[in-house]
Amino acid sequence: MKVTIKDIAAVAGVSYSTVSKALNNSPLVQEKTKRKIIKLSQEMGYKPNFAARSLVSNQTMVIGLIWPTIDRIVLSTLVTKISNEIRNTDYSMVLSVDPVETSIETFKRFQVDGIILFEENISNPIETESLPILSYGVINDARKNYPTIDPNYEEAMNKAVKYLFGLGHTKIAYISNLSSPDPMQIEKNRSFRKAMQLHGLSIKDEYIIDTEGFNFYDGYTATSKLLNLHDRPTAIVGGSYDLSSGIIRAISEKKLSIPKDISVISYDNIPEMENTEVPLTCIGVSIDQLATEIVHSMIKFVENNVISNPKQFNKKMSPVLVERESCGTPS
Amino acid sequence: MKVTIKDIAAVAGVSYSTVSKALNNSPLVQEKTKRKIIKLSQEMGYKPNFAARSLVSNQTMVIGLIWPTIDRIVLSTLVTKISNEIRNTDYSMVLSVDPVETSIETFKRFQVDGIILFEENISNPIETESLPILSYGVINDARKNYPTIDPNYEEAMNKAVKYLFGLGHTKIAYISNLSSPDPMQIEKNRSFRKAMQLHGLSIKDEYIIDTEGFNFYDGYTATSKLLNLHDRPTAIVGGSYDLSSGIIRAISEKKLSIPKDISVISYDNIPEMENTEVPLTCIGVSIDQLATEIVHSMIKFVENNVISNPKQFNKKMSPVLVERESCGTPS
DNA sequence: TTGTATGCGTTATCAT
DNA sequence: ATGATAACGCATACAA
Repeated sequence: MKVTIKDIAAVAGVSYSTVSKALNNSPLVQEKTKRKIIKLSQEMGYKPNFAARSLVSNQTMVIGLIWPTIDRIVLSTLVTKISNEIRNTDYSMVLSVDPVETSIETFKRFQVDGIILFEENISNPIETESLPILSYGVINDARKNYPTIDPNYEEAMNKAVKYLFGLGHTKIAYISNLSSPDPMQIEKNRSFRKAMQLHGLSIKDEYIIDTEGFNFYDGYTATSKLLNLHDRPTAIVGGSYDLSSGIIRAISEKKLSIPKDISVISYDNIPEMENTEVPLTCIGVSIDQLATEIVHSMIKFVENNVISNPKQFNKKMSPVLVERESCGTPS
Repeated sequence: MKVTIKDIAAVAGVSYSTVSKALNNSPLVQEKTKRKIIKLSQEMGYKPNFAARSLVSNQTMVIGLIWPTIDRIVLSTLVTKISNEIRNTDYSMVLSVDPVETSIETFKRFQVDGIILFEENISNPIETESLPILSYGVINDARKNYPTIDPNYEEAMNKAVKYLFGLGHTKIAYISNLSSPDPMQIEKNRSFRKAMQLHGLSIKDEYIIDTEGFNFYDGYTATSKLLNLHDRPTAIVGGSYDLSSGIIRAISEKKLSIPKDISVISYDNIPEMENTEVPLTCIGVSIDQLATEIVHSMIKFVENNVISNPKQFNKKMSPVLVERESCGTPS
């Protein structure tokens, strides 16, 4: 049978309310008794009853993460980081891979204290109804009444183009998933064009390539197509880590060298960028920072139980450019 | 404020125990009152309190799935299927991407009713300690004291080789991740060799290629290497769906045709096999069946609350061969 | 068929 | 500093 605080109380010869206080490290109980009780509880293998605790405290100390599209590498990295980050707090994280609406239902039944939501693959804003929801996405939709953490694609693409331009590049190509209905992808693509304009650079249609997906091979095919052009670009901006190995592979198969013949910079700032065939210069909010911000904003939001004005938790992040070995001056 | 059964009782003019019974569809309450109460509860937006319910019933109706390596496509498909399957039951599923030990801790605190575990990437058997654990893996380790659902690699590989042999192939190659420490991969690879021996076929060392990973490109590289051989095989057995697009791609780049020049059969029986460049003949337990079996065994195990003799839930599945267009007689 | 009373394990509010 | 007790929301044995 499970051991409860009453069992401990019986053995310790105190009342169970004292045990409760001791276990919660209340100052209202003597150090001596406290230590005795704690020691006893360990010996007896006491595990607090989650249901009972949340019944009385009205919170579960669990935050739910909804992840309906478990296929992109970058996202799985983010999920892992978030999971680790939450493990460092008093909260636990739990994942649902069901569709957003279903997941929210489940999480409500579960009475999680808050929900983290990726805006990838979700087009309509969600109805929150009293449960703290925080999204990772783009701050733009006035209809949303929940806060969002925004990786700031505009600044990222701007920095990328500025960097390339500074090195002397003007013939800059962009390889990304342009056919995705995903609001985050759309914003990313839009931001590239805007950055080019800002630098007074013309955008050749043939330099904008749609990968139509996020697999290695999508990046490979797109890049091969690009390199078959008579007038090749001198630099490529890649839209995602998921595409980058394919991009690099296509270049090296054409016997071109990075960065001597062609420079490559990729969106997504994750450590794995170091480990591609050529260590990639990349741009984006560091994934660790992203994870940290997401979970701490979430927790602040949850604990600031006043749910009025959720937008105060909106946050635009600062992308950084990590220089490695894939960019140089055009030849 | 939240609405409870007491609120409903007050409005309905009955006692709250009647409401409880009605909501649980007890036969001890009149159809008429039942309907009235149910209708009322919907109108009032009643949501049962999960904590209270599980406090009294001693069960959460939640089963936890541990998935520490969120990167392989096939597995994400399986996870999704399992999630869907559980959605059809009274249970909910919740995922953890933490390391196995940590996940079990979390799930225990959570008091999930059962845990599903993938044996990918786990080498030592887990200590179960009173909580129903079901694994997806290989039935072989006597130290395990929890049941496992086994995809039966031996029969799968045997059927694959038999099929190819029946078509007239004798020069059969095998492309898979041979360097993985994963017990499931090891068993799969062992099974191929055994199947070859069983059919009296010799195994040329050059025909066994290690992909050293599960990415598209791993399959591509391995196959390219294979096709550079003077004495090419007439058939290839691929070890995983994750590898198969790479295999196909490498073949078509050599201007070889499937199945005219070379036959390909791949392990993993998922519908996506239909959608590769050449629809792939494949072998394996259908992923739907797998998911169904896993969740129903899990639930049976959970509800059969006697935890003695867990091995009774061990189950070896029956892999099937799905003929599509990638295999033919050797030219 | 319906209502009353009790208990699940915990925290929190009172007394002592 | 410690103990008694109510309360959380629900299910259920028992009483009516």
